[in-house]
Amino acid sequence: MPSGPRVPTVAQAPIVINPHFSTKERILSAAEDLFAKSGFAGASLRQVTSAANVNLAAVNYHFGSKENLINELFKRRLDELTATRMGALEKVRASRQPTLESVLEAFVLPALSLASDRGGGSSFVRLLARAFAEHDQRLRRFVSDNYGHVLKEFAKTIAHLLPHLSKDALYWRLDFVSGALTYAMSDFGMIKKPAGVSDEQHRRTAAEHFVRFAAAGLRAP
Amino acid sequence: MPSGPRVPTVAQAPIVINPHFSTKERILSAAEDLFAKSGFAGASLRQVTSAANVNLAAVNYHFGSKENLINELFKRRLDELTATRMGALEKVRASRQPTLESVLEAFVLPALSLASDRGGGSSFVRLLARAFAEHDQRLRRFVSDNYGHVLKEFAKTIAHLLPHLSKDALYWRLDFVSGALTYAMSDFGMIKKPAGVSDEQHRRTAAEHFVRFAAAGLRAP
DNA sequence: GAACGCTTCAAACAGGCGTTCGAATGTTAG
DNA sequence: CTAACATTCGAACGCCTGTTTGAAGCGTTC
Repeated sequence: MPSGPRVPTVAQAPIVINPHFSTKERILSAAEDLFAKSGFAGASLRQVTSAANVNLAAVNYHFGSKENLINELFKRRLDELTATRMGALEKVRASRQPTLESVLEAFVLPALSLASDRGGGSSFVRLLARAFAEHDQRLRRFVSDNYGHVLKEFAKTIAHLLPHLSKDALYWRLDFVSGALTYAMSDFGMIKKPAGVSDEQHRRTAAEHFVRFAAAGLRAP
Repeated sequence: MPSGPRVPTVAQAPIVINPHFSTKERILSAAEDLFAKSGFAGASLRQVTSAANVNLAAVNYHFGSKENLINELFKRRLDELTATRMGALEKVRASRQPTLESVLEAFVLPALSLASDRGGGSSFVRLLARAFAEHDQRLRRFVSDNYGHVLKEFAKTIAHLLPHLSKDALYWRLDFVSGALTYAMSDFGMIKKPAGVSDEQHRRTAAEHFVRFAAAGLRAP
């Protein structure tokens, strides 16, 4: 047998990229999909450019390198996610009665709405899960350098709402919470949604379950 | 600049493989480490065999292919993990008063002891997190086909202990629990352990925090 | 219409990939 | 000692990788 692809993959539905978008956007969309499916090392620029209906050299022309393409890809989505989350957190903080539940909701709802977005956001959520699983230090650094402050703000707010919890315990539990969210979201929109349920409905259900679980876990005696 | 590696990596401490072990075992150990660090597509057989101090062709001689090497790698650890978990679960079931906490402990302690094992188990735990993040269907199928029954047994036991919880809610919450565990463990032993704390102590602390969090989350109103 | 900047394109580059092969070496059994 | 087998080894196979290059296409501005 001749040498196959680097890592075994199964046949997948072809990606359809809107031809009205610019070359840059088409590349970003196709890359998001393919990296989510096969990993950063597993998907090649030839696969990406072919799916985007774009010349191979366009990636290096518009993004400089594969690594930079990956960074831009994260930047595009995380900037939006961060803004939405911070806005929601500010709203909760300004309200008369901030509850643990409302803070958790401010954190999870923007992510879930991204996950059920048909514009490709669902791929990105899986990509995010992958980025956490990968211990690629460059990517982790990029994410924590540029978006770590969001997590810190949420942690601060939660710490105020749980004054009896030790710093140590809070640290552990927040880690569990992010793990639960990341993991659940990475499957979100793929297998979990029952037939006959709208995206909006499904998102609300998921958020409710998550907030309930996470709040109880954080409040554990 | 000449073409670099497929995906950017940073310099890592070289892997030391015990020369007294057999070729097969040296390959498995090196592969576990490298796949955990760089992913299945990101680490090449040349890197693996070089780290294992073994000829390149040895992989195909002993394992047939890269894909089969990956499977054997999972088999080696999961067989052990499954046996320990099932034994612990049986013990809990046979006890007079099975509690939610004791069931969770039976699930998490074997995994944590694997994670803090110096024999390479800590790499494997990260590998497991990666396997879940990757949506590589072949690997997922392999894992769920061969080890899905363990999760089912735990789920059944937990369901009995939470009779008032709806099937739906239980399903969601168990997903959150596995996510929390997977992601917490993938960092376990890497960054979390403070200086001057023994592995055994650290493992107990982690297990306590996790069981408390997960039990409260599962019991949420 | 010529000159300019931006984008696209086909082709090639050097190098890494998984896999295969035949010879060399070790190891065991008769 | 020798035959049979198991393992190791170096070298090569064809393929795929990220990146570069120089020419071609294009719309805008003088």
